[in-house]
Amino acid sequence: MNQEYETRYLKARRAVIAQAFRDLNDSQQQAVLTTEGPLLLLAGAGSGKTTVLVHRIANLMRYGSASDSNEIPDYITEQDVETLEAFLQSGQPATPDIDALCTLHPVNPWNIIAITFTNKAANELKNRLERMLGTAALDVWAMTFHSACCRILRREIDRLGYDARFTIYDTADSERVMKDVCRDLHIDEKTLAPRFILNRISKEKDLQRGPKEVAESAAGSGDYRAELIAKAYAEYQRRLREANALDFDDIILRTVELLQQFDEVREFYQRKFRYILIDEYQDTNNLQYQLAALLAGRWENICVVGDDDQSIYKFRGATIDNILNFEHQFQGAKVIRLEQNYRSTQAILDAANAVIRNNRARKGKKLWTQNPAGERITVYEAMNESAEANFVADRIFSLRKTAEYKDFAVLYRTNAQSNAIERSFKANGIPYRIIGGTRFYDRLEIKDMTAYLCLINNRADDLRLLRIINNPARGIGTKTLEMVQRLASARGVPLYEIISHAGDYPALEKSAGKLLGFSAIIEDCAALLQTSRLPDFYDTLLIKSGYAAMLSQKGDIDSRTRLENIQELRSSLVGYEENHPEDASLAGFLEEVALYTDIEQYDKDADAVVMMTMHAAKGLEFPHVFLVGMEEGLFPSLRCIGEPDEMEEERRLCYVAITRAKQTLCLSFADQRMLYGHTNTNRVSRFVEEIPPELLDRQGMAMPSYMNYGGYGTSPRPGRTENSSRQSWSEAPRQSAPRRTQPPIQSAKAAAPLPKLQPGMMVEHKSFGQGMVISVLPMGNDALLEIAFDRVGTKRLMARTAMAHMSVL
DNA sequence: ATCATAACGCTTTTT
DNA sequence: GCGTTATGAT
Repeated sequence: MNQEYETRYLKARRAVIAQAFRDLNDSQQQAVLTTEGPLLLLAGAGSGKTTVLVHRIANLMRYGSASDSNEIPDYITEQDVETLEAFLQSGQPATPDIDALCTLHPVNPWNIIAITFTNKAANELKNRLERMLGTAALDVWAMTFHSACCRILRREIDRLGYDARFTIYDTADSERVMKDVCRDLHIDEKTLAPRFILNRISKEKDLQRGPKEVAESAAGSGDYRAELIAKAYAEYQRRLREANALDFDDIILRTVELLQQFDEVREFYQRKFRYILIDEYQDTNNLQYQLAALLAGRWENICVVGDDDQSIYKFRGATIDNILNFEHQFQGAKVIRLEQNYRSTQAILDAANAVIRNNRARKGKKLWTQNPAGERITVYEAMNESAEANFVADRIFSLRKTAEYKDFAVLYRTNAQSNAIERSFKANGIPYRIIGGTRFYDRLEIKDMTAYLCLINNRADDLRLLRIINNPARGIGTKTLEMVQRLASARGVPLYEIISHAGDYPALEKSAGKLLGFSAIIEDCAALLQTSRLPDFYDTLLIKSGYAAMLSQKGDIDSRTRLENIQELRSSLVGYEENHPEDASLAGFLEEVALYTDIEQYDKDADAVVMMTMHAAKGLEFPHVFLVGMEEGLFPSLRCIGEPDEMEEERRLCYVAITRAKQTLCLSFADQRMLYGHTNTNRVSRFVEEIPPELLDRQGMAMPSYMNYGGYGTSPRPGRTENSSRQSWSEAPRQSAPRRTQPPIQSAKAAAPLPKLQPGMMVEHKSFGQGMVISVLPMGNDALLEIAFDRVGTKRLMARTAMAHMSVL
């Protein structure tokens, strides 16, 4: 082929590939077609970055490096070039024949790794890949940093002297270990909190400094605390290794060590991962950068996606430097900005841009959209936090003409703020669910049952053994255990080793029977693993351990939920087995449990308002968003005031929160707020003031209050009403699932005067159904009603709020 | 071993 | 103000 044809071929090839991705905008397309070499994608909020990631992988698998290379396969003829050009003229969709002419070294799915931070993001990626590319996409490594590392470790960690069936310790487990370490080393928890030590260890691990290095630098410093921390670090690490356990940091750290120390391991994975994609790059820490750099060492085809304006996890070791330095760390890196937003209205984007503009440490980026201007942003000033909560409830009712409950999200800075909102939602019959707080796998009974599973999987797991050896009670007391511990540490073996041979030790004469009984339970169940399926094995464990029996004997409501929860754990075992038909194993399941946090997907479809922290909302979007508690001292939090760097992180959090909204955004604050038992008076948040006034629609206290409530009354008085309502809404058990079948609640409240309610009257509430008024207690210009509903029992409601959703029969 | 009382915290927390 | 946890008494 002559040069002219070669040029024409390359041009046509690029055009064909670009046509396959014509649904994307120009910069998105560039991001998909730039396959070779390091690439930094600065992807603003709502700019379709997941779409880009998915299409990028599709391009790699379908066309290989063709869109970004001048290499021409030998077999291409002049005839082929003309075929391609004719095809481009025709405007037809591509056929396999055409694609074949445009493909260059197509990439096998198993040569691609896409790393995310959350399981949620990884799952979404997997699903979208499968939808687009079919089952071939399942061979792409689309997973979190931690699960990718675990997968590598299970194959290679024996080189570091660990057993491949290592256990994962979560934060709570680590804390338990550190507490024990502190006790044994006589470290006073008040001068040096275990949490603080763990934090420091985490930082050291991020810098790849082991106990030795830390001890050396502490030794010279004369810093007593630093020396203690070094000692605690060494002991902590010793115990983890003894128990064949890794904490979250170790999972990454050990992988990095393997790749650094063993040439053949590094070469294997470098060769394997020809293309590397990393999401949320602004949230990576040093260790994760090291990992990425090691994996990308051979091909340097590394594409990272991030947004410096959305970096909100610095407090956990994430360093924005990774994104700011990317171009230095990877020579010849290209940068592509994705700035078109497909999510929000212009007003919302303007507000977000106005806020983030006040930060100095930025790469600089301005979001724009073709979406309509939308409504102005509502700012509501409430008297106190319950008035704020009632306002949110009211606004949800009035927007419900055009939206479902699940279209709303209430975001707050701290979990503690959810209480006031929750109370108001319960009182108004608004279904809701709270994301965050206690995770399923953090519950007592689940931790107990997984402790059994962990011990069966890894007999060296002393931590889990101590948790369950006398739970349920087996008459194995502290004295016996002390003796076992002494014997074990003298011999340098795990506790279980002593327990399973209790008969050999005269010192354990009295309790040998009980100890052997325990080890018999473990061994019997473990034997079952060879022959039975996991759920059946679990059923036996429930019986043999006596755990289920213990709960059903108690019989109170609490124990009932616990029984249900341990059954729920069985369901996850069944689910796990279904997802891993080839390689289901106890170790694999436990890994999933340890690394898996979101159970949100459980009732994703439930029509309920979502409540969560602003941090948890990252990556999500909702038509209508409330940001509550927009007050100085709360958001931005007190600790950031006077700390410029932390204030910038706080502002980024605000930016993240604002950009979650698609259609409407409502900011609210309270003049007085009760939090942690104190009432505070706060000024409105600076973030609200940073938004140009013309974008805002101010409501609430600033104007006479009768204007806000359809022509009557004021909002409830602070203090009294709130106190009187506090004790009344306790009937719903905590963490109860939201009502699934909620009767539709219509329209806003009518602007009618308060009808005179009297005990004995029958009412119909739109959420609670029929009920009888039991008592009416006047309160300021409102009243507290006590109503016995047929379906949901007795509730106390404030008349003014309740009458909007209720009629007298 | 089990219950009661005191004491302590209390941003955010993808893993 | 509230919920969890550590410690001591029975």
